[in-house]
Amino acid sequence: MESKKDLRTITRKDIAIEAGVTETIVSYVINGNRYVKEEKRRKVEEAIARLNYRPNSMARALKGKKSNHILFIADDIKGEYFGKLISEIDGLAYKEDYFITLCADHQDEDFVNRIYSKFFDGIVIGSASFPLHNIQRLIDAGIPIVLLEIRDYSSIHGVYGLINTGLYEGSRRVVRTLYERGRRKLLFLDRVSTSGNWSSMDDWRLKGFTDQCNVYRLEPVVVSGCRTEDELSAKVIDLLASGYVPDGIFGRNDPIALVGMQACQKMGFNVPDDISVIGFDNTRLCRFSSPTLSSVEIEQSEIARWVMDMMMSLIDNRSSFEKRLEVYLDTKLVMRESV
Amino acid sequence: MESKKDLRTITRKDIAIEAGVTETIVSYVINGNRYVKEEKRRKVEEAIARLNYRPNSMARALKGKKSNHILFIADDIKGEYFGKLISEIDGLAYKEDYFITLCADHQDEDFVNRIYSKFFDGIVIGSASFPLHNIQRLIDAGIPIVLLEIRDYSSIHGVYGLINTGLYEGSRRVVRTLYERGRRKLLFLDRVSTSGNWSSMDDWRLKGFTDQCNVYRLEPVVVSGCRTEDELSAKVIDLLASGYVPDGIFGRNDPIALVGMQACQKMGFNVPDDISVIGFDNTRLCRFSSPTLSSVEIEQSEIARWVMDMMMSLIDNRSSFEKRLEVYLDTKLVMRESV
DNA sequence: CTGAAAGCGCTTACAG
DNA sequence: CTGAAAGCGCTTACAG
Repeated sequence: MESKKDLRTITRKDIAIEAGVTETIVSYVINGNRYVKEEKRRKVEEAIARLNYRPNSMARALKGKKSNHILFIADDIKGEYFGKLISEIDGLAYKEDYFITLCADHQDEDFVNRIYSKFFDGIVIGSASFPLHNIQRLIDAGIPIVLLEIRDYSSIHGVYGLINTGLYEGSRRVVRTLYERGRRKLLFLDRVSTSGNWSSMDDWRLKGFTDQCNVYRLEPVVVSGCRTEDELSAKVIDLLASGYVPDGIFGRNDPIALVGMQACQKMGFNVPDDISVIGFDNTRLCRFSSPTLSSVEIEQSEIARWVMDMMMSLIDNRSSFEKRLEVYLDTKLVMRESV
Repeated sequence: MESKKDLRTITRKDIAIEAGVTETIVSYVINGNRYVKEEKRRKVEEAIARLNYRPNSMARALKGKKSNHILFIADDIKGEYFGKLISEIDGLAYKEDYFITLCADHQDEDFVNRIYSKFFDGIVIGSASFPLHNIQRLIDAGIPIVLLEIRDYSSIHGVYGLINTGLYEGSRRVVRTLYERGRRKLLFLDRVSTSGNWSSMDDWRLKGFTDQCNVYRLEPVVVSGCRTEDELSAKVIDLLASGYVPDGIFGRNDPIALVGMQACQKMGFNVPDDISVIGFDNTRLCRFSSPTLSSVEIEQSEIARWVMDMMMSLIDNRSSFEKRLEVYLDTKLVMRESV
């Protein structure tokens, strides 16, 4: 229990003294990049264990080593979707000795500058609203970047990781499914946002929906631009009252879909008899609503695995890659009572 | 656009050259801790703006300055509750130029060692399962710590921040409310956990529930030890089938409460006529279930505000405090159809 | 008012 | 096989 003294102050020198060797030796033992006589190595390892020593990661990073920190930029930390994903990534990162720093997608220009402080070995961007030119800037600066393809990133060039989470195909499948059930008047409910951050056509969900509707020559309606769920609900009710009654609703995420569903129910329509409803993300909400909600499920743990996989590759061998790394993942449509 | 070159390589020296002054001057301008002649100061500031310079935070931290990183340890990153909280904290932290690193509560002893690497200016512990002796170790090591009082921390001594989130009082109020509605046979549903991480009596929700039941001389039942929601559901159904029918159910969190509610409904009981159900956290689930779920709401943004408040105080003036900082927050019982 | 210099805790090229 | 020394990008006590 002599480790009772401030552990933060134990340094290379302490270990060197404790083990009776040079600091150099300690370094090489820790980094394992030079042969060290067996006995010395043992002494050093014992000293490290005895003093509970951990190298100061800031100092290591200063010397060009990794900081072992990865930044994850999200635009909706609150959502259950990101919670799960972060949780999975955290688990994998921990095994690789990495920490995940989480950050909302702040819109001011200074944000990118702050990221440059050499603190992060890599950055995962899981935000639909992070400006493209800033992403390009980070990539050009040589920082390992992994993008979750929430929107169209085809204009980004250079070496980076791209994870296509299947949003586009998943959204098309929703339309196909509704169509096969005889649904022809489809309604898309966009997310609500107090900061005016609504979907445009480079959003994969909206694009997938629209494209597949076009294939069937349907004329879908899109409700967007709402700031709150209450506003969205009111808009849907207005729509129904005005005589436009969809027979299929696709919500950009589960809560949105449920807001739509409840609005329909309030207006006296039956789900699914009159109107089918499908959500996105397959959160726990789906199990507890009535009727239970069908929803598109994204493979969280697959995504997490690929995020760390690509990130590690990029951090370790970025220069050896000539173009971006890509992976295409699948989604699954989980059917419940609402269709 | 000369900033097109790798921004990460711009350093004090570059600024000094660009501005035609010494590195020392640059440093003092940046830190604002020495008078610098107006003209030089201006030149330095211009150079910084022109080159888009950001001090290397690792180097600063090495010299004893802050790292501007705070670690948040949570035991349930997935939950909507933490998502909201983290999101609020992130917003406040960003304004103070801080990053929040998020980490699950890993149980191995090495975890604490990793935290020691001098990387974090402070640590927020929002986990019910982080070992007490490790918390004490971190506090003794002089690291600013803020605890979210999810369980009893009265044995922890030294200087730290303690945020009582009102779980205990909130849980008692649930019991009072149920009692006032004539409910006498109360059932507490504990969280599910695959890692055997169930509540004991130092968990404030369970303790609040139990204590208040004792006040009324009720004999409550507690269902705990389930690994999955399905297992919990089965257990409740067994209980009902065996003849024990509660008239009030308190779920440790909303999904748990809903699992209980659905089990009751499946067995033919009416909520709220036969059985009242109350959850905890007031997540979105409450609005979408039927009947809608009453739930205890914790003041997320108040907590976030206090977390950052205390953390900043501790980081800046830890030594000036003689004992722990404390704050008691209130909860609110949001009544809906389920009671 | 200001600069040269030491040093934070590391890593590793260089010279034995 | 191993050590002394330079240097990563900073900060600030010290000496003008």
